[in-house]
Parts: sequence; C-alpha cells; structure tokens
Amino acid sequence: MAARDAILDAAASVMRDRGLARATTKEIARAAGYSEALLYKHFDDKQALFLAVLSERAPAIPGTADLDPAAGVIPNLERLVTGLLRFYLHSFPIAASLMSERALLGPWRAGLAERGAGPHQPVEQVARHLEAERAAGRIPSDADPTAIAELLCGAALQQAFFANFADDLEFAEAPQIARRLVAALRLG
Amino acid sequence: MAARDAILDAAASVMRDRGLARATTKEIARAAGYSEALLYKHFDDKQALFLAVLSERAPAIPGTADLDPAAGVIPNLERLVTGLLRFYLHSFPIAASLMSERALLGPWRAGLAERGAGPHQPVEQVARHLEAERAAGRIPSDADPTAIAELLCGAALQQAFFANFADDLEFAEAPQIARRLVAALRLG
DNA sequence: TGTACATCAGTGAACGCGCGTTCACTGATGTAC
DNA sequence: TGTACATCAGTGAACGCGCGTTCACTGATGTAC
Repeated sequence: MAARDAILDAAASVMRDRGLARATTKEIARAAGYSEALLYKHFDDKQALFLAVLSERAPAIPGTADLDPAAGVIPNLERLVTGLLRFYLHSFPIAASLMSERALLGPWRAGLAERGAGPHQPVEQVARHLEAERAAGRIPSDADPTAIAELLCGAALQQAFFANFADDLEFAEAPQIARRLVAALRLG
Repeated sequence: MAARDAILDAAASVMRDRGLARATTKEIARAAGYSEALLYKHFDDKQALFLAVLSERAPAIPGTADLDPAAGVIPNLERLVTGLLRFYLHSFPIAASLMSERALLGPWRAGLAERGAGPHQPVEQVARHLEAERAAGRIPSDADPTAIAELLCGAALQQAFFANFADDLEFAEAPQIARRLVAALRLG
C-alpha cells in the first residue's frame, strides 16, 4: 500500500501548505507522484480521501506520559502547554478549514465520535492531569481542573491561530508563551 | 446604494450559513435578489466583495463601555466574556474559513493592518480593562493583565469553536461558561 | 410642451476554465498445466 | 520449459458541470432646449 500512503501524505501536506481550497485532486496527485486516476482506486471520492487524511494523519495530542513527575507542577504544565501550542499550530488550519466546507463537517464529526475522539480531547487530557496534581496536593484545592484546562487549551488554540494568521509556522516563542500563560494562573 | 448593501448583507449571511466554499456568486446574487452581473458593477471581483464583507460587516468587538463600574470586578468580567463568546461564535466561522483560502489571507491581513485592527484586538481590549481594574486595586497586584486576557479570549474562542463544531448556534450556555472561566482565575 | 439625447440600475445569456470523476487501456508479474 | 491466461498497479485522455466573469442589451429616469 505504498501508493495509498503516499497519497495520504501528499494530501495532508497540500491541505496544510496550500489550504483546503487549493487541495484539488490534480494537486494532490502531482504531489504524490501518481496519476489522478489512481486516487480513485484507493478512495471512493475526494471526500473519502479527506476523511481518511483527517483520521489517519491527525497529529498526536501531546500526552502526559513523557512528563517527569519530579520536575514540579509548573514546569510540567509549561511543557504540556508548549506541546499544545505546537499541536494546535499544525491541526488548526485543517480543522478550521472544515468550517467552510459544511459538507465535510458532519461526516468528520461522525468519524471522530466513532473513535471516541473530538475537539474536547485536549481539554479532557489536561483536566485529568490537573485533577491528579490537585489530588496530590500540588495545586490549590479550590482550583477547577476543567475550567483551567479550558483556559490553557483555549489560549493555546488562539495563539496557534495568531501564528497561522501571521504565517509564522516556526513559532519559536512557544515556550515563552506557555510560561506566561501558566504563570498567570498563579497555581504555585 | 441599496443594492450594494443588499449584496453585502447577502454575502455575509451566505458565508456564515453555508460556509465560504458554498458562497458562490450565484448563491450570493440569489440571496440578494439581484443578478450575478450586478455584483460586478459594485465590486471588481469576488475577492473584492469578500474583503468588503470582512471590513464592512465584521461583528463589533464587545467593549467595556456598557459595563457598570459599581457591579464589581467579577460580574463585569463575566459580562465581558459572555460578549466575547457571542462575538467569536459569529466571527470564527468566517475568519477560520480564510485559513483555507490562502489567497484571501494576505489581502485581509493588509486590510486589517490599514485600519489598525487585527485578531489581537479583543485581547488588547480585555487587557486594558484588567489593567484599569488592577490600578484601582480591585484585582491582585501580581495579576498579569495581558496573559489573563489571552486566557479568557482564547477560552472564549475555543468554546465558540466547540459550538460551531456541534452546530449549536444558539449557545444558550454562554453565561454559565463565562462564569466558570472567570471563577477559575481566582481573582476575587 | 414636446423632443432628443444622456445616464444609470439592472439583466439574460453566453464565455472559458478548472474541477472531480470515469473510461478504456497498458505492461508487468503471478500462476496453472 | 514453454504457453496461455488472470491479476493488478497504474495511466492518458476525455467527460460533464458549475464556477467566476463579461457582453450586449433594456427600460426607466433625468436633462437641455
């Protein structure tokens, strides 16, 4: 299935770099190094190809697995938020584009629901992390894990939007932004 | 200029309801009640029409003007965030769509810059409000106005994204969400 | 007052183009006897 | 071993369609004398 993978990779990169509107079958085939006709041997139609990209080429949500428990609450939160910034930077353009393609939004939502996923996932991940920290007495007992997760993920999403708007795909200042956002919560 | 206004209104509503991808000249003309040809008497081309919608039909950013100073810091912040939730709910789909139309992003950015506007505007507005509150000693002196504004605006943006994703354009729970987000900052 | 012309909002019908999709085909490789 | 056929990845060229855009035009209103 080398061709199928190449097509998915090409589609994902064209969607990211040129935008959903310019992600035509011609452009994707050219990027993949195959004919347009071959796309239709591997996918029923263009929409099926897009949905496959969405489900098989979605960037991984930064997890809490690789955090060092000894590092301290704040540095760990900062690392988590830095990961979120990078995650949203890459996934936002495509996810946002779907708002302009109502036809794709429904099937995408259904596909996510089937896999038990959805746009709330990062929030839930961060909220669970914060609950554990609170249970361990490392953040104030009156802190609201879900609301704080919503604030952090939301801010990360917005900063990713800014970076995309400014066409800054390096996003070198991600760690500083993470530090500033976490500090503002005054959890220490 | 009744026709021009009708066309702008129609374009804005089609962009919002059907998405940028379905906002064709035919669809817009039909919604406006005029011929497609007339669009080109009022706008050079489709892109010029879109840019005019973006600059002349952008929803107003909720200001601090109509806040009651006697109401207290927290309720006022809650009102501000409720306004932001509604603002992002309406402006997000179109702004996000532009990520899929790279050709429109550059001119749009230029147009915003010319008017001294941009996606940072809500953040700056909220940050200025918080600065005033801090200066008046109504929130802790170690609170970071800009970072808190980024958290609140970001969270509002993300909740608007969720609502659009779920196709919930009523967004009845906006005030509760605002209350939860503001409370999590523990500024009281 | 009538008349001749200018202006202007607005349109129906056509244009070329690029899109997604399909079709009939090729050529290499596998397989049965 | 050769031979006949099946399978399979892949393609060039065409298809119809809907898009943005333009064109030649109409009919109402204004204006000069």
